[in-house]
Amino acid sequence: MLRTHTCGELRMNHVNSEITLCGWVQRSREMGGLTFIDLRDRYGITQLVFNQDVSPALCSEARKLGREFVVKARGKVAERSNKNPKMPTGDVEILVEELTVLNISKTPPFTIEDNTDGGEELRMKYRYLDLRRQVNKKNLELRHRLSFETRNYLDAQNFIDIETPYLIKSTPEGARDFVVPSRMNPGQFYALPQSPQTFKQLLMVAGFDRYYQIVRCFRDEDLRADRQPEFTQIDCEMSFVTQEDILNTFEGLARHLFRKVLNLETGDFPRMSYTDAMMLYGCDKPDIRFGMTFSDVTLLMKGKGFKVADDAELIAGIRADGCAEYSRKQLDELTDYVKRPQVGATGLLYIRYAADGSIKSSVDKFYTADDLAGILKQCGAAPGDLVMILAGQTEKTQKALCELRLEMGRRLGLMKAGEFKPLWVTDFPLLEWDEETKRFYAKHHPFTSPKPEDIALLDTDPGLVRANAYDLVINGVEIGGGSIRIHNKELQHKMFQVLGFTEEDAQNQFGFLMNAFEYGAPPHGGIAFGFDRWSMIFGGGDSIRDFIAFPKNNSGRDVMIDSPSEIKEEQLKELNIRLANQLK
RNA sequence: GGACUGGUAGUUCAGCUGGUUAGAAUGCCGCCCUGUCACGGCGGAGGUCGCGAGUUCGAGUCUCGUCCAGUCCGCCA
Repeated sequence: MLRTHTCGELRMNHVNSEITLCGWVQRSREMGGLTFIDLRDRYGITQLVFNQDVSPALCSEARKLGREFVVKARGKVAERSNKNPKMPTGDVEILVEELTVLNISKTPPFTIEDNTDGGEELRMKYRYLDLRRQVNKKNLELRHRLSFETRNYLDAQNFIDIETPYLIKSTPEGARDFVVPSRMNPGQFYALPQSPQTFKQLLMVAGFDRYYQIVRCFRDEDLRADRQPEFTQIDCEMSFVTQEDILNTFEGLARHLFRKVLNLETGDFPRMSYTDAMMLYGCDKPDIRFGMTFSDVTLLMKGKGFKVADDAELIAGIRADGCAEYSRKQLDELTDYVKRPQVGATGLLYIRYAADGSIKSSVDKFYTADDLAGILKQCGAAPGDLVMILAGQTEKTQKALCELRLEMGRRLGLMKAGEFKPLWVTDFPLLEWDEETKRFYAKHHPFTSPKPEDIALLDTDPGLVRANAYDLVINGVEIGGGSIRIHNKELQHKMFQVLGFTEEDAQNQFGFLMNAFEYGAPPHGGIAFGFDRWSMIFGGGDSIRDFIAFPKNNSGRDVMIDSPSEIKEEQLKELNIRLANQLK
């Protein structure tokens, strides 16, 4: 090693030791005859001192160092006369006796500091410089801890890590596939896996009754702050289990991670049915760090001659405690908020229940004092509270009220950083009706088993069938989800039938799985967690990009290596591909 | 596919109802400074106002188009 210590470890007990450090020049401060240099590596920062009186030659060498020069310094650890309590190494400094420049550096385009002056785009272009910043290093270290502890826990539970292929087969269900041309099979393509779903089920058939993998998945869909085209899952599957076994095993994983990585003890995770989540929070991934649940006031508001209410399928409200004194301006802001196209409400009704007991609403024209009192009671309002109500089509109203609730949560500071409220959401519907194509789609995936008591409904009312499917939600973020799978060939056939697959389609796309199921498939089920999201939640971030070493931007581009990019004509030819714009 | 926000010095931003030589901070360079640690002081360099049209006597500023970035909706079994 070129060094004897790191820049983060020297303390008072090292005073007088001869040491050698290597690192990057964070910053230098020149005081005339004295030069201070902050030397940084992965572990911290240590101050080097050069004294004009002691060694003029060394001092003038030190003055030539620029930011981010890579330097080796040999010298003696000394107690500082002026200590810096803000730094872990702030009690000591290095009296440098020998200085070697290991490499020079151009001035970086932004400052390598926690509060950098660099914008997102620039930092992504120079990601290797961005990653020198403490905040990013911390995030990647956290990610490493999570991955390490996940493996620890699962290994202790007898899970084994088995790799599955990346070059697989494209299927039309679900997300859009990334596709890879096959040179050896002209005109044919592999697809990159959206998840190892079918392979892990085949591993169950093979008898590996506890499998896991921390694995890359690929989906060619539009991106978000919490979505990347390639992302990492903790993918797990178990045989001979009930839903209860899976929830317990992976609640155990979550608790283990909370304990080992964040040093937090979390009690039993609450559970909520999908139906309740929709009724109380208007979405399937509620943030339960705060209440403000929905109250259904449909029956109380209909039939009083107020057209908006009379035409509505659902009228529901939320109660903001102590907000009765919200100004007209604040209420207008909230109205504008819910009317944004992304939220989609047509308007916002409110009832102020003033501290003195008086009631004032935006719909006084249509409702008597008794009517309003009834609504307030339904919402559990006390004097001083504000009730906000949305009306309309059920799904739209739920979604908009859900957004409004979250907005109020933000405004009132109810989503506290550092507080974690995990939740299991269970009993998801098996199928989802699509208006456009006039058919059912699997809400989770086509191998999800229906609840046994609902199987009869597959023939009569498929939309009502509930699945043995579950999601883990933390603070309103969907961290993972899974299901008990179908292991019975007939039921799987039935499922494909309901999904509108012909026998041929099913055979063509999933024949390998159906065939496997004919050779003694064990009952099995599993779950997959979004590892990037989990890192983000634990790290208190709001973008998974900050927890991925080399992420892609909003349009799926890597601005550092500038990909995707065009390929040479010869490459295309070799792959038997002609571009559409060459056909013109 | 759609909505919104932004693009001005290396960087982060300001720049009003269109009007003289486009500013600040920071970074960079030079000089001074022996206990700094966001050191300090003095001086200096640094601009295709994303790009292209248009309106106008005159455009960083207004209009249209376009590109890029970000947030969101659709999408993401």
